Amino acid sequence: MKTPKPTSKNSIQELAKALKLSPATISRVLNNHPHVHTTTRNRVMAFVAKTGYTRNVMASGLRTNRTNTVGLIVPKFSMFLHTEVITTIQSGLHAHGYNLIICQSNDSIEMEKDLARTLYASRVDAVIAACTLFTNDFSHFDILTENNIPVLFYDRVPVQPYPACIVKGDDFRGGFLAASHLIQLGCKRIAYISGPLTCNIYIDRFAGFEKAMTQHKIPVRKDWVFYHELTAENARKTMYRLFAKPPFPDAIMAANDVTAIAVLEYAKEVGIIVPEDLRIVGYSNDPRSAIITPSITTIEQFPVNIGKVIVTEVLKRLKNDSDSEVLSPEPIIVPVELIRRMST
Amino acid sequence: MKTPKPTSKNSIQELAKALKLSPATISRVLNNHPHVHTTTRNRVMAFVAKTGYTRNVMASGLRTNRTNTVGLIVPKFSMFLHTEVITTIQSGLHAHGYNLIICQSNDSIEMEKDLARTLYASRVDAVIAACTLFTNDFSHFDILTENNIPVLFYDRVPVQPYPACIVKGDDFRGGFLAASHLIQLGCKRIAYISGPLTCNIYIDRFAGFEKAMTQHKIPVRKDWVFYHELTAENARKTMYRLFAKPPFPDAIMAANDVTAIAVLEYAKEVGIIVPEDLRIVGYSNDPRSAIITPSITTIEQFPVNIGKVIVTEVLKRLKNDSDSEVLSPEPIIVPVELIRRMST
DNA sequence: GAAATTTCCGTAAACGATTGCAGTCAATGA
DNA sequence: TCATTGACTGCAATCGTTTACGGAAATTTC
Repeated sequence: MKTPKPTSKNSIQELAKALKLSPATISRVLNNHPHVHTTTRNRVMAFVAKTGYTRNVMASGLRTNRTNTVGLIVPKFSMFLHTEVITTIQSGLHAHGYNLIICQSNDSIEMEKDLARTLYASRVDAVIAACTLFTNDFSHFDILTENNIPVLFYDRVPVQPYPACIVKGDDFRGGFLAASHLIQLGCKRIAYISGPLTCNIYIDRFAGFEKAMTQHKIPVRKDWVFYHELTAENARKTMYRLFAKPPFPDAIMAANDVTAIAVLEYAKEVGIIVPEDLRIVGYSNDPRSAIITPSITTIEQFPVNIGKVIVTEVLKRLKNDSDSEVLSPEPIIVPVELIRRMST
Repeated sequence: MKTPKPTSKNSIQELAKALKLSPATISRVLNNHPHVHTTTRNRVMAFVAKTGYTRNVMASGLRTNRTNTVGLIVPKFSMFLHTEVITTIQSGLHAHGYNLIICQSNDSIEMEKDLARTLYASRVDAVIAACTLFTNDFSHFDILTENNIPVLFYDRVPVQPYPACIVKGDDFRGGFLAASHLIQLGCKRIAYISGPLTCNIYIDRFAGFEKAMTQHKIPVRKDWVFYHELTAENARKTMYRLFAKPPFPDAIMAANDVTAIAVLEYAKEVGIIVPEDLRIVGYSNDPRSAIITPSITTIEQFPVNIGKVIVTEVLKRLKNDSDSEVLSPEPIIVPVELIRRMST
């Protein structure tokens, strides 16, 4: 082990020595404190600009207990919703001087626990998280909330009450819109492919679907509802089972565009005509859903809006030290819209 | 301004007091130093596990001058290549105990400069960057290299020599493969849509294209080569000009799948049959290129491989304090492959 | 049995920025 | 002329962890 290198060439004390001032004054200039003479302020500013001095975030963070850094945990970057949300959050926070540490849990609970600890160790000022498909116990976030680090969940959020801000798309309405759309087109035999019901988004989307069905007095066939991870392979297996023997469904509603795309490709392969024989609705407005032929009707979640809401909420919580101010414990619901395309 | 809260409940001194030991001993246990009695070690470990103590990264970073954090700058998360590379890097580094701060420059040089400074302020242990389309001056990374923070570039990299590790796909070969493929199919009138030539990847891809053309003694028509940002709108404009009056090209090579997709959609709209009337080749193997009808022939860059190479290179540079070891200054080239699809 | 090791642990000084407190100096008022 | 005020600046402690150094105890060696 080596000793840390001698006083770095660009510390506040170096500047102080060169300018024949005390470190305290330099610090005050850097932090825009009042009661610094304009002359010295300018002198310092000029010198800082010349030497390219940059504040050591660790030292100041240690002292002030703030890092100007926000942690973000998502299941997978590559999911379209998240790439959009992340982009929005990152630029939004950057505009306010905050950095973003982005981590991916890869849908593993162990990894998610690990990341929560690591982010706490880094003493980030806040944490934003979209959870694993299977996270139903959220106690690994306790270490953050207990230490007054605000936590915000979005998309995949706790179902039970949890002391954190929650932002989500209107999944219930999304499910409802999609199902209503199919029903209005005359579909009577609608199959539903859902993700695992451990996850709030799939619960809500399915509930919306059911609502629309019962509203129109169409029974939901148990054997036409599937719950599994929404991968392309699983979707193909489901399609195989669905079309093994009649009666065949006249529409398929998928809780996910990846699934909807796989469904469509399977249909094209086996000669089922979309939308004449089978109508398909997806969820998320993945860019691929617009490009495939026929293009797929889907639910737009407006990830940019979700990101914006998160930014304003997280900034609120970062600004006020006084936790006195009332921060709505109610989930914030971001509206969704149906985008009609050729698959219906 | 408030004073920082009194000694945090979970500091090394708290543990020391509770266990009637000195902070030094606790620290030694935590860092696996030798010369700690097994009994005390176990006692400490047990207590740490029980209380859930987590090392304050800022304090230890301040002392040791290491943060176990790597910074990453990309132009846009949403670009397929980058989402894949980032994913690989993040999980690779996490396995070795490193965090990743991911930033996006949004193809703005100002933002990129800003980010380089911020990452230096955070005293990250290394920086990985894919530059802006327009970055040709790389001096804003000097603050990092001058302070012995290793810098690695990938994809969009400096053309001039720069004291940093460089990892890139084999763009020259990619361009060459794509062009050769078209030529072998009998195409004689090949148009080329390139990104701006400020960027190494477009220079190299075009050079590969030219090489193949001259090798087969096919002249490159100046008015059939276009340089502009590779957006869908620009591609449509170019297509409009290309097909305004004969002679028409019999193939289009796009330096980018976004462009290839836009080209294909335009062709479908105006009734040009692909591949009979016009063959199309793209670059990157964007997931959309496989899904569109007809699917588009493209160049696979193996982003996962690029990510893996970056991880091993960055780890090399993080491990050895002695900069004596020879680290190849030569760019590392990751092979590419042509994927043939229906558009040719 | 004394000396020389070795093993273990505590002391204290860093790392660099921040900030309450106190001191200096000039300007002002009585 | 002296006290008072206020603007400006410096002193020094602090944040939590690491680590060189030295001391004490236990062990080995001759």
